[in-house]
Amino acid sequence: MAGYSKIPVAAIVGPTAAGKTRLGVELCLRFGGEVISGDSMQIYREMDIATAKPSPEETRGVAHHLIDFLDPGEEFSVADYLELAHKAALDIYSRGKLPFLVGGTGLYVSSFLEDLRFADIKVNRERKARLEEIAAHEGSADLYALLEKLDPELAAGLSPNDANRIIRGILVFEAEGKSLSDFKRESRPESPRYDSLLIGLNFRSRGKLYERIDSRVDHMLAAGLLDEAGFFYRRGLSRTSRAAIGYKELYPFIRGEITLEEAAENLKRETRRFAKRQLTWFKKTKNINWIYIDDYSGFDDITDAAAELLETAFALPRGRNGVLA
RNA sequence: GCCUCUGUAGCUCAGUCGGUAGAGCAGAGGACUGAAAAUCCUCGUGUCGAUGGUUCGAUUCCGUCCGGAGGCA
Repeated sequence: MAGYSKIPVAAIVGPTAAGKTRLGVELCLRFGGEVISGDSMQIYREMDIATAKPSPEETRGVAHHLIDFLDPGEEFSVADYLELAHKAALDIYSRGKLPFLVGGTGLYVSSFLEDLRFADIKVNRERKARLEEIAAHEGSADLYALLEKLDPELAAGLSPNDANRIIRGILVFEAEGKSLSDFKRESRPESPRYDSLLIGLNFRSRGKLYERIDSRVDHMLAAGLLDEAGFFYRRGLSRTSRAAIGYKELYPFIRGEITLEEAAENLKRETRRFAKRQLTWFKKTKNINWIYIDDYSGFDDITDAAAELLETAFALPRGRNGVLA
């Protein structure tokens, strides 16, 4: 562990279906690493097919943290994530292994690597429900006007229609007497505790990515996604888990409102749009070393390219496992 | 074979009483600090099927041809 003033972290990011999981496992095997998932949905138990949660065959014995541990009835947040993820990183590093942050939830990954410090803010739940009700029935214009008074800086950057963020801004101010804008400023540490190398997986051809997404959805369907959706349709999900792509798109079919073909097409479309949003996030993320999949002839070449980046970044000796030990 | 309808943006269609056109969806770009696989913002030029004709000017009117749909036989 000597030689590192900060904790080294290798991160693999990119849109859904780009192959992050597989690359992460391969690199962990090569360098003696363990995976910390940076995914807001794979945290949930039983939500296996829809989230493309890695199976035991796929993890190949590589330890995966922050996967498959929360009941789908529970809510979760970035703050929760950071607490657990930092703990996992420390644990992995203390055992002489390299933490690999692998995932497509931009907010989670970036917040982790930038080591954002989230203050302990407890908003009023009833007030929150009340504001949501107002937004749902009367729109968010009045709430926006209120936010302009409480936190003009935040309001200036928001659309009057962005009810979620408007409400959050109001609640934070009302709970703490301090604006969310101030909290945001203070959340940035002088010196993040990680020394990270970011690898971004993407396709040069958007069409290729979309083809991959489409066929992945077909595979999910073949693997029993419909049963999984039916299970959660009956059982229900939490506010956060029900945001997952994969079930809600199939519900109209379960209700008999549309055909399976239509539902599958909607699911593909939503997944493609999601991938695009992920790309937007990661495009502005600094210091990503992009690996374009269609520039390489195969997975082995991609792995080699990624491995080379790691060796250089962390001065790792080649071809030895458990190098940090 | 005859009759009717139809051919406009990737798709579904609207429209121009003749002055080269616009919606929805798809798609593209962007934002993002406790819901983030969520939430929100912005973006519409295309041989108006082809070809002749009328006209100062045709995607719009007329003829012919080629697609498509329906009806009668």
